Amino acid sequence: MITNKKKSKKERITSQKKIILGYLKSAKTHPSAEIVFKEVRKKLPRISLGTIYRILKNLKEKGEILEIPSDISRYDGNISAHSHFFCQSCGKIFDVFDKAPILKVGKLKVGKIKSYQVYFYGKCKNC
Amino acid sequence: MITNKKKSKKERITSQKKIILGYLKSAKTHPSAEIVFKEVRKKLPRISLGTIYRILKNLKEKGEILEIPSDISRYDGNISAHSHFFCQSCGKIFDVFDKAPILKVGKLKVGKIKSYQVYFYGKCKNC
DNA sequence: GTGCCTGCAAACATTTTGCAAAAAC
DNA sequence: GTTTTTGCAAAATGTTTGCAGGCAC
Repeated sequence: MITNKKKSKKERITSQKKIILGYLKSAKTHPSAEIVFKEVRKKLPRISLGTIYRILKNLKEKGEILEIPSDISRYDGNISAHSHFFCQSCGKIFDVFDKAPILKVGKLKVGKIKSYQVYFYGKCKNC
Repeated sequence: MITNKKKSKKERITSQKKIILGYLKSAKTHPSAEIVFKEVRKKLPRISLGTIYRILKNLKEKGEILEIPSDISRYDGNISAHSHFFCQSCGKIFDVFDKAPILKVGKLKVGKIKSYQVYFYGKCKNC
């Protein structure tokens, strides 16, 4: 007899997770994994880049942070409704709260929408 | 005296460029560089992956194709106004012509918008 | 013929993974 | 004590690049 005993593995709260999430929530920039590594290492000097990647992936899957895909992924601890502006001159990413289209999240012909993202591209004020 | 003699290098039309662009214009999927390589190699057996990447970058910069960033970049030969739906179950990308928000492209507080993209995430009809 | 473009292979950057030791519970 | 997580290093992946020969013009 095969019992479908699901070994529900319990997730643990570690200082690494707390500090990475805390850093992302406070960061106003949209740091890459490498930047998160450099910053978090100030508090946890022995942390490794592999751990950074593992925790970022974990937080993303739980929906606590956002991944902004690009040639180098960047991360956003602000999960409230807003969009992003990429400056094509300096490469910086800015938050956009105005003009963020609030779309009715629902059904499309192709499937059911769970979330969406809007990205703007252009030239920022400083460039 | 420094003369700003700009050596305007003239771009050449090669069979590689024509065939890659032709393939992307006809493709209904959103192929990765690897897929483009496999498909284009049917017509040009000696083409290399490096050339694929170089030409994709070139076409993107000229605005003839679109790059859809992700862990693996994918390319779209259709540059008319539409958005994309990512199925989080099967990984497929679908074109979305309905519900694509037509935003007034103009100025934001942070800078001037040149273009924008909308990405939907969810579960497709088949999954 | 000149100069841009390609094929090839090596280099590069980012991200993932296997494993033993450490930490959380 | 058990099980998850970490640090470390090595591997895997996707993409870029240098160079000599080839091709477009």
